[in-house]
Amino acid sequence: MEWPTTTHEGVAIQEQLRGRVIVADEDFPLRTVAGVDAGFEQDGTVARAAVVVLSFPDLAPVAHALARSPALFPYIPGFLSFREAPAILEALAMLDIPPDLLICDGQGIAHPRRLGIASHLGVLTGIPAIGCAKALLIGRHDLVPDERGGRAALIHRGEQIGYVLRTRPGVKPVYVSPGHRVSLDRAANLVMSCITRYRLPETTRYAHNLASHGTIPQPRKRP
DNA sequence: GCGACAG
DNA sequence: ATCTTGTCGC
Repeated sequence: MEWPTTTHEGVAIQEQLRGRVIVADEDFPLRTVAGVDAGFEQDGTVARAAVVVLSFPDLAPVAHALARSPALFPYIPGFLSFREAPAILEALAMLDIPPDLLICDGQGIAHPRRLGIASHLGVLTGIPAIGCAKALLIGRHDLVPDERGGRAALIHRGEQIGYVLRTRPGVKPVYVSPGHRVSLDRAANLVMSCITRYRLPETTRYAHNLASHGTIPQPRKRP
């Protein structure tokens, strides 16, 4: 697989792959959900990608993989996948069995050319994917109800591209959008299914911890 | 031309 | 993303 060197080449690849993105509620087995994330070392020249597979809907870790590889593309809003996807694909390839669903730390179709990292990874792997970002890239939305599950449609150029979702009362919302093979509503509902007692889904939390601390935290002891 | 701008 | 201590609030 070839990766771009310039944003110009990047745009061409994104416009080419966007035609393969499927935004619809497809039928697929859902026994495992994977969180994917990336971290960096050496002044951002080396990427560390982590994938943690959880059973669904139990959300118990069942497998994981960690990959390190040189980061060849700089971080430029709108081109995140060219910086992180190479390492993430390596980590995914290390798994014995591919997960049924990917929840990525970034946007899905809520992207200028409708190909955020979740959609990009979804198309390249064929695995259903969802984008769950901590911040807005594009789009506008109304106020989000301050209650668990509260949501507001994310709109861009007159079309809905995702949901701004309040996973817990009193916290900043997350930006959820379909990556591949899932609908707008199912994307938001699935993210909520991965929420326990924190702002971010367990998938993202596990992957982030593995990528940055190299560890998989233990589930909280239930009172 | 002036802002906005995932991680 | 990453560099870093204490601090505010439930």
